[in-house]
Amino acid sequence: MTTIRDVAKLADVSVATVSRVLNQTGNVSPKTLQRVEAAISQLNYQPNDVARSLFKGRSKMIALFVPDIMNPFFPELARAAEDVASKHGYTFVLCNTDGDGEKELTYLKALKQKSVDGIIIVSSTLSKDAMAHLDLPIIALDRKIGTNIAAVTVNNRKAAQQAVTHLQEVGCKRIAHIRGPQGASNAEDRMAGYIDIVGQTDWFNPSFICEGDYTADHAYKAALDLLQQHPEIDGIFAANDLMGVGVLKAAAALGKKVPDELAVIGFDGIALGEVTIPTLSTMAQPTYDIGARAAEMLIEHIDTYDLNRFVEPVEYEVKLIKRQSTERRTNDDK
Amino acid sequence: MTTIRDVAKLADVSVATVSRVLNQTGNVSPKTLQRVEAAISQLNYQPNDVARSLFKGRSKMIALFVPDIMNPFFPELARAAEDVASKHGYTFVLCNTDGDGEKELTYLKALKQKSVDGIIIVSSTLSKDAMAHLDLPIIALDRKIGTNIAAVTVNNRKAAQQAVTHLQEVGCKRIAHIRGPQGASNAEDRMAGYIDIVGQTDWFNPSFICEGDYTADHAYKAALDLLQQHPEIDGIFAANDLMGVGVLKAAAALGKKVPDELAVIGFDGIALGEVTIPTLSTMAQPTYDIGARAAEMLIEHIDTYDLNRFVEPVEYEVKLIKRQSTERRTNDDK
DNA sequence: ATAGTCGATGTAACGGGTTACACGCAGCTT
DNA sequence: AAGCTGCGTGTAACCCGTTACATCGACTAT
Repeated sequence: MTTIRDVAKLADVSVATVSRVLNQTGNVSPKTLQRVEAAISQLNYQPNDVARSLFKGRSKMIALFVPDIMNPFFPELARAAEDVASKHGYTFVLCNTDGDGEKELTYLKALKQKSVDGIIIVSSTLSKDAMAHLDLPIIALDRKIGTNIAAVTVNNRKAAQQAVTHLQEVGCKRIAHIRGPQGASNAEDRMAGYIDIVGQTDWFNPSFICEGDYTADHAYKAALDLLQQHPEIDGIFAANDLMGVGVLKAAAALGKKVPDELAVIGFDGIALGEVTIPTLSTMAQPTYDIGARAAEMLIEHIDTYDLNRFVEPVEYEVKLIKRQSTERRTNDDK
Repeated sequence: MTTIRDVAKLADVSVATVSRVLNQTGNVSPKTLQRVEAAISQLNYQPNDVARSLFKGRSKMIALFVPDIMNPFFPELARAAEDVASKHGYTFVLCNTDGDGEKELTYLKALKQKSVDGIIIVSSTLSKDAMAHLDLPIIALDRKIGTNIAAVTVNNRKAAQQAVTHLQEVGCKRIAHIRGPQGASNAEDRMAGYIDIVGQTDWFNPSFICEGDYTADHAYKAALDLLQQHPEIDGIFAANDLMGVGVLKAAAALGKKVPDELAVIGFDGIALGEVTIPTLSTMAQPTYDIGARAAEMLIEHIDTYDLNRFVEPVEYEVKLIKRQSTERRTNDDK
C-alpha cells in the first residue's frame, strides 16, 4: 500500500502539503500542486479511509435497520437509501433486525465501534432510552419511535380511513381489519383510521379486528378463522399488502369470490399486488421517495454535525390504487 | 469516548495488559484480569474498531454487490449473506450496481479504501483484469466471472434442460426461450440447456430465442412480439421467474390461455411465482443456501488469509417445482 | 550457586492521515 | 528601516489499539 509519505517523498514536499492537496484545504502554490498531483497519479495513490476515520471520528458510513429485507416493502426503501448514500460518498450498511430489540442493540453497538455516522431505522421495539444513550444521528422510518426522534412516515390514519371508505363505496357492509403488530406505530395508526370510520356503526364488533404481524402466512390463517367465524364479512382492510395477499389466498381456499363476495384492500403498494389474481387494491406509499428522503435528512443532519438540532419530521401522502380486488360489483346488497 | 488508556489508568496497569485482556492473548494473572474487567465495565468501555482496523489493515466488513436489490431474487441472497456475516462478527455492506461496470469499479475503490475484507459479487460486467489488480478475496455468486474466481452457482445448463424437457412432457410442441442478458454466464448456460434439448428438432428456429434482461417489463414486450409472430408457440421457458411473470401477463393480454394454449416455466423459485394466477412453474434454486454458502466461503477465505489459495467452486442442484402454468392438459395435441 | 526458563507486565513504536503551530520570506505600511 | 500581514510550507503531536521487545522476579535444572 502506498501512503501519503511515499507521495510526499516523491513530490519532495511534506505530508502536510500532500494532505492539503488531497483535501483542498489551506494554500498550495500552483507549482507544488502540480508536483503533488503528478506524484499521486504516478503512484496511483489512494488515501486510507480508515486512518482518516480514526482521526476524524467519522466513517462516511450510514446504516439502515429493517426488520427483514425479504419482506418486499423494504428492498425499495433500501435501494433508495443506498442510492442517496452513495451519491453523497457514504457507504451503506444493511442490518436485518427481525424486529428483535436485542439484535438491534447488538448492531448498534457494533456500528458505533465502527464510528458509523448515522442510522435509519424501521423499528417498533427500540426503547427511547436506548436511543437517548446513543449519541448518533437517527431517523425513524415507516414507524415512529418516541416523539423526539425525527421520522419519515405517511399519513397512516388518514390513509386507513380512505381505504375503509373505499370499501364502503364499493358496497361493503361488514368490514374487518387485519392489523399490524402491537406496538408498531403505523399499525396502531392504521387501526385507528379503521375505527374512525366503522367504530360507531351498529354492526361493529371488536372481534372484526384481527392480530397480524405483516406476514402473508399469518394473515392467511387469520383470514381463514375470521371468515369462517363471521361469514357476513364482505370487506377486509389488511394493514399491508403482504397480508392482503394472504387474505386473497384464504378467500380462494374458502371459495369466496373476490371481489364479489369479499372485497380486499391492502397498504404499501408493492409490485406484488399487480400480479396476483385478482390484482390487489392498495393504499400506495411513495416508497422510494420516503427512503430517499430519510437518507437525505440523515446525511444533512450528519453534515451539519449538530446533534441536538431538532429535525423536522416528514409525512407523505398515500394514494389509493383501485384494482380488481375492490372492483365495484354490478349489483350488490345482501 | 473512553479509550484503552482510561481503562489502563483506572485499573492501574499498562495499555498492553488491557489489550491482552480484550483479546485474550498472552498471559494475565487472575487478579489483574479481574481489575481490568472491573475497570472496563465501570467505564462501559468499548474498543474503537477503527483504530483496530487501521493497525490490522482489516475491517471486519464484507460487501455484497447485486445488480438491484429490488429484483426479488436478491433480497433472499442478501439476507443469507448478512445472517452469516453478522454471525461471524462482520458488518455487511450492500451495493446496487445496476449491472454497470463503472459503478462496480467506483464501489470497489471506495471499499478498498475502507479496508473491506472481501466481496461477494453478482456481476457479468466486471472484467477479469479489474479483479486481478484487486487483491481482495472475492466470491462470484449466481454468475461466473472468468475461471479463476471462485463461484457459487447452480447447474444452470442441466436445470434448463430439465425445464424444457418438462415442457415437452406436458405436451408442448413448439418451445421458445426468453433468455437473460448477453454476457451473464447463467443466461448463456440456461440458453445452452434449452438448445441442448430442442436445437436438433425439425421445428427449431433461432428466432425462438428472444433477448431478455431479467426484468418482467422487457419480457412482457418480448413475449407479445414472439407470440404474435409465432402463434404456433405453445411453451415458453423464461430464464428467470420475473420474466416468467412477464410472459404470463403477455399471455393474458393476448387472451392466450395458460397452460392450455401456452405452458410457461421460469427459473429461480422466488415467492412471487406462488401468488400469480396461474401460479408459475419454476426451476427453484436453494437461494438462501447459496447466499449463505458464498458468505461462509468468503469468510473462511478471509480468515485463512491466504490470498492465493484456490477456492473450490460450488454448484448447487435446482429443483423442478410444478405449478399451474405447466399443468398437464387432459387432451392435447394440435 | 549460576544459568536458563517462563510467567507477568510495561514501554514505545507503529499503522496512515490530519492539523495546530511555527517559521521563513515577500510585500506593504508608515 | 521597523513592523505587520499573509502566503507557502514543514514538524510533530494526535487519533486509539496492537504488539515487538525489554524487564523483572520466581522457579527449575545442573
